[in-house]
Amino acid sequence: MPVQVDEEIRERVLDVADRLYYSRGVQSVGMDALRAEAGISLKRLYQLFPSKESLVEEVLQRRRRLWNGLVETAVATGPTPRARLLAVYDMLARWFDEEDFRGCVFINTFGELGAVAPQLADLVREHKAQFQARLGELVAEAGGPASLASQLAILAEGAQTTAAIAGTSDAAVHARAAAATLVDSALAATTAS
Amino acid sequence: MPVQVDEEIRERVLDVADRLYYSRGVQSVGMDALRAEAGISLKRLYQLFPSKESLVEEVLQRRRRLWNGLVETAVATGPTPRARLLAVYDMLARWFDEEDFRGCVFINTFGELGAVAPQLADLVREHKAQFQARLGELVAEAGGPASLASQLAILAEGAQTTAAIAGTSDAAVHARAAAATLVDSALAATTAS
DNA sequence: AGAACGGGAGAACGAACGTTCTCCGATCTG
DNA sequence: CAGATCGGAGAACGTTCGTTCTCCCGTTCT
Repeated sequence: MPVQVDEEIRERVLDVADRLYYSRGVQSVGMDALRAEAGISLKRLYQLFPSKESLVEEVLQRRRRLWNGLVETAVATGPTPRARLLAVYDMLARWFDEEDFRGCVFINTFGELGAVAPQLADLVREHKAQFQARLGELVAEAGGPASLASQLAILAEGAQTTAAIAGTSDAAVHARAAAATLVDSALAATTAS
Repeated sequence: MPVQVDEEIRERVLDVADRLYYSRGVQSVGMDALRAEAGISLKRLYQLFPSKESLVEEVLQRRRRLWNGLVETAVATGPTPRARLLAVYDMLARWFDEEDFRGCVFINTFGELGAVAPQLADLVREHKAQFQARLGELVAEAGGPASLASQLAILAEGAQTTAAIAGTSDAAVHARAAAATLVDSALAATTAS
């Protein structure tokens, strides 16, 4: 079996795992359900991923790269620092509108396994810290204070959770409006001083 | 066995269940661990709660009453509508500082079981809707627009999640500051018009 | 005192899960 | 063609879990 094919199958398994874990939760999806949906044998599944935990970790790593890509794509569209910051919330709005949106994978996984699987909890922590650091860069470009980045991160976090639970995408609009208010308020304060 | 004693034991079981579920997640805590920690027999446990799911639901209902009490206590301390709104975030700060803080029970449970147990998901939805409605009342008292309540709810939500993942209580401070900015900005806009 | 009852301790049961093993047919190599 | 290798299908294993059942002892009521 050539390496090329192995990689394709790996990706398909990761696709399936991501979809099932996201829609039903990690603990509700057994390795056998995964095997059935991916159309491979258990033997092959375990030779591609040594354990369920490693599979979950790779799924999260993939989601992390996806999220970073979405953020950078959104940010790249903004002509000004302010627009780049707000573009993040436009990206959230588009994401929330996807029909299979069920909240942030990282938050869900943290709630489900954070207390039991420390390395997954660390991964979630790293991801959130990285996002907040990116917001910090954008805020710095805009000339705002570091506390603004924390506030904007809280808004993004809250929007995801609220959208997931309420089942509507209104949260993104409200978060975007709040973000605009906070950014303008902070920038007015710094330029005035 | 008198009813009085039954009630006491029920409360003790609910205390234990709340603590264990909150610290380790619902699915990681078996009925036998609960029985051991509560010091009762399995027979009695099942005669007090017909199933694990009903026990989880009662734990969440209790948490909901606790949360509502905390909110009302905090709100009652504020002399002005603005202070009453911001008092909610002070309450959050005190809560985050508790050493066993592990985020919002409702969010955690939603992430863990929301996709599998619809009635628990509904309970979480109701709880969050009720909180947002309460914020709406307070915002109305302050003379602010309905959208402000949504923004403040997102901030509170985000603060809880961020505090849980980051492991610090800074989020409450940032959320409070952001809330103050949003409230002042909204009230300035309405009084000016 | 003797019988009926109730609760405690924990075994038992059926299901589900993660993981490994067995069997077997297909494919490649000499 | 003979033999070795690989992977597919799924049985098997050991564990855990939710739930129920059994056995036994102490209490209570007549």
